Parts: sequence; structure tokens; C-alpha cells
Amino acid sequence: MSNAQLAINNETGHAAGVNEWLGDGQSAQIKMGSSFTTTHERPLDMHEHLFMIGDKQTHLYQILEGVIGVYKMLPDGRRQIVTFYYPGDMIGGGDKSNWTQHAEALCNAKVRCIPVSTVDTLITTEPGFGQALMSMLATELEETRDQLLSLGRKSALEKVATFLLRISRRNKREGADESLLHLPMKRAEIADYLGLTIETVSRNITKLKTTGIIRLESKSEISVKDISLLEELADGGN
Amino acid sequence: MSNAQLAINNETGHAAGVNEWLGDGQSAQIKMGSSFTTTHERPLDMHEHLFMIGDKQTHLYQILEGVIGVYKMLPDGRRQIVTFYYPGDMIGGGDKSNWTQHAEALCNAKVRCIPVSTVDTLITTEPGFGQALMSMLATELEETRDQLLSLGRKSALEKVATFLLRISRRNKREGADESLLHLPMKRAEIADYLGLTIETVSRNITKLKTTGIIRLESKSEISVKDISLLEELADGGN
DNA sequence: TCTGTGTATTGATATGTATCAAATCGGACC
DNA sequence: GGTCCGATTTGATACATATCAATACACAGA
Repeated sequence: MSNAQLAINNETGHAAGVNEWLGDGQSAQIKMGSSFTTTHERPLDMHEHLFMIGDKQTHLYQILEGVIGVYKMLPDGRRQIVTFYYPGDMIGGGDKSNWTQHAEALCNAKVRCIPVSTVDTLITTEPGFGQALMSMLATELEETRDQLLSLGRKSALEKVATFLLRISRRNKREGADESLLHLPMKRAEIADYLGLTIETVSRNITKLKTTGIIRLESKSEISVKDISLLEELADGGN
Repeated sequence: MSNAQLAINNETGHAAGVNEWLGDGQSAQIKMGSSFTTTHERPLDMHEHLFMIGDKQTHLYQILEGVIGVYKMLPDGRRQIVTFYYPGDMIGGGDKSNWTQHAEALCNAKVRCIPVSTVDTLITTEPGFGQALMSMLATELEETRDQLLSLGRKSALEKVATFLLRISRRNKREGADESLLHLPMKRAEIADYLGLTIETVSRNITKLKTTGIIRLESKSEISVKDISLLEELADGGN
């Protein structure tokens, strides 16, 4: 789920995630040696953009609440959501001076804004920070490559199963219930993430429901009844 | 084209690419302060694997000659090529201890092998090396995201056009002829990269030929007759 | 030059997903 | 409770690409 940040802390088991320097989501300050540098928080309404393609990259963002969708567009309006960022994730971290895609809040959200200058300083002054950033990027690259496999080679049903499974695994990493999935995004956003249409996403969720693999508690709440079957479906194990 | 290395030197205009420390493809030694650390070169026959999924990541690799295809597979044999690496590119650079995909030479190739321990040392001793590595990863992530857009939202014709355009642009960056494209890989590999079948790739190359946009000098040699038309096709500009 | 073999192209048909259209759902507000 | 309105589901059909099959090409070896 492109959760580079969490991946550092929870998936790969690295002790030194970026959060060590950036705080835990409560503090509005960053540890820099013995001093602190202030950052600011920014609340976002649903559908509000955090940045647009071409905007100057002035800050990195740490998600505090909600989910941010990052996407690319074709001139005729076709959209590809490239990743969903969840609380704990960092957006940015490359060295590009301008954003190469759009970022939009999929629900009410809050982010901490860290000036790039602060990041540059941290890299030189805090040994390990650069490493953590690099690890974050590597994890994100890896997840994007998994998504390539989904988009290029999986059927619609397999894509949907893979998507649900990712949420389940994120829950597990977070210590939440791995079989109760909350979908903060609409069907349209799932479709633009999986390279499908709304209707196809809906039909395949229905199919999973009919098969008894999942149950729809509400439109945005799904409980997984058979995780191992979902896993088999997700990577085409027949 | 996932040419992270070249991107650093030629695309983003960064002065300090990883090559500054790794040499120019001739030298078999790495500058480390005033001393040198030896690396070794490894020739690869066509279809020989550089590494397999799960292998311990002992080295980073710098491509010296040929093209390496990196891919993921589904249990039933479906394959997704995730990137093609060209001379000058670096493979690796994350902090994962094991490879998460396969890497195979698509033609006879040669790589320089750099022990990860050397890389770790360089990061701490050579200011700027870590940054260059990070920049490389960021560029690779960006290119992978572009590929997501292709796989998720583009038609077969648009995918093929995009693919050819990438090669053309790489040529341009390298100072080569942007309208004479050499395809070192087979149709099957293009198909596995674009999420299509061999037949569909072939049909769409034929379509581009029939339209007069390209000319097939041989099966693996294509000359572009109208680059701006190819560009329009590539991103769905109608 | 002929033959064999892997690769690419072309053709006919099947199929999965998109598209177009309608019905249903579910929450906000009166 | 009733109405409205966007979101989702369901249905009928179209279409792009996959699949299956045959042919053409290119190059290596006899």
C-alpha cells in the first residue's frame, strides 16, 4: 500500500524509521540534535488537493490522518491513481524540485508539512536519516512494482482480491483486525487505482461476496471470511 | 526506461551521479577517498540470470554492456517485466537484503559487481554518494509510476507508441539518433513489459508501420518517420 | 542451395472488460 | 416519514485484446 514509512518500522523491521526524527504525529516539532525545528500541520477537506503536478516541491508531507491519493492523468481525462498514502506515510523524499503528479485528500485528512530545507539539514546532520529516507523510497519502489504486476498481468477479480489483501495486511502490520477492512475511498478511486471501471470493480466485489469470501458490512466496510482463499485468488493460484 | 543512472547525469542534470565514484565503465576500481576498492566484472550470456528472486543481495550491479530485464512472475507463469536496464544504469540501491525479482540478460551483457559492503562504506565516507543513490531511486520510482499509467489506462497502440518513444528519448539523451531505434529484446519481452500478448504487440507495430509513422528496417531496427505523431499517439492526444 | 528452427506476422474466433442504460441503495435534509 | 441526490449495483450489448491456428520470415548449419 505504498506505506513506505510503516514498512520501515513494521514490515522490514528497521529500528530507525523516519519517525524517529519526525515525531509520532502529536508533536509539531522535529528533533535536530538537541534543538528543534518547527513544522506545521495542515488540515485537508475531502477532495482538496495537497499539491498539483508541476507545483514546486517546497515540503515533504507526513500523513497524520485520512488518506491521500496520488495520481497521474492523460490529456483526455483518463486517470491512474499511483498510490494511496495512509497515516504514518511520508510523501516526497526524492530530490525532484517539482511534483510530477497530483495529490488529493480522499476524505478529511491532516498532514504535517516539513520544509525541504529541514530535510536537507537532517540528512547531513543526523546520521541514519538519509538511510531511513532511502529505505522508504526502496519500499515504495517495490510496492509500485507489485502494482505493475497487478495492472499488467492480473484479471479484474485478481486485482480486486489483491487490493483487499493489501488492506488486510496493512491492518495486520498496524495491529488492527486483518479481516475487517475499511475502504476510505470510493469505487471510482479503486477503479482508477486498479485500471478498471467502476462497474467492473463493483461486479467483482459482488462476486467475492457471492462466493462467500467476503461480506459487505456496508459500502465501505468489508469483512473477510476466508483470507487464505482471498490470497489464492490474489496471485492466481488455482 | 528506468535509466536511473543516466537520468542523474543527463536528465535531471545532476552533476554528481553515482558514476563519479564508480568510474566510467573502463576502470575496475572504485575511488574511496584516496584509496581504491576493487570490484569485478561479470559477462552474461543471452538469457543468463544475474540473480533470481530470493537470492541474497550481495552486490549492486552497474550495467556495462547489453540490456538486463528485471521481472516478477505469478505462480502460473504469467510474467511482468518491471524494467529494462541499459548500460550506465545501476541495479539495486535499496536496502533490502534479498532480491524481490528476477534479472536476466536479454542479450550478451556485461556488468560490474559492487559489493554491498563497499556501497555502505561509500555512503558514510563520501558525502554526496548517498544523495546520488537516493536521486537514482527517485528517478526509478518516477519512471515506474509512468509505466503504471501505461499499464492501467492506455490502449495497446498507445502502449507500443509510449514504449518506442521512451527508446527514442533515451537515444536523444545519449546523444544517439533519436529516430533510429534498436530493440535488443524480442517481441515476447516487449509484450511482458507492456502487459500484452506477442500478437497484439506485433499487430500494433504493423499498424504504426502502415500509418507511416515508423519503418521497420529489420525485426529489431525501427526508424521513426514522424516523432510528433508518435508523441501524440503515446499520450492519447487525439 | 536446401533444410531446420526459432521468431514474427497474419487470420479467425472467443472472451473479458468497457460502455451505455436503468434500477437500487443510503444518507442528508426537510 | 418522505424526498432528493450522489454512489453503487445490476443488466444488455459492444469492442479491444486474447487465444488458437496457420503462414511467412531469417538465419544457422549441412
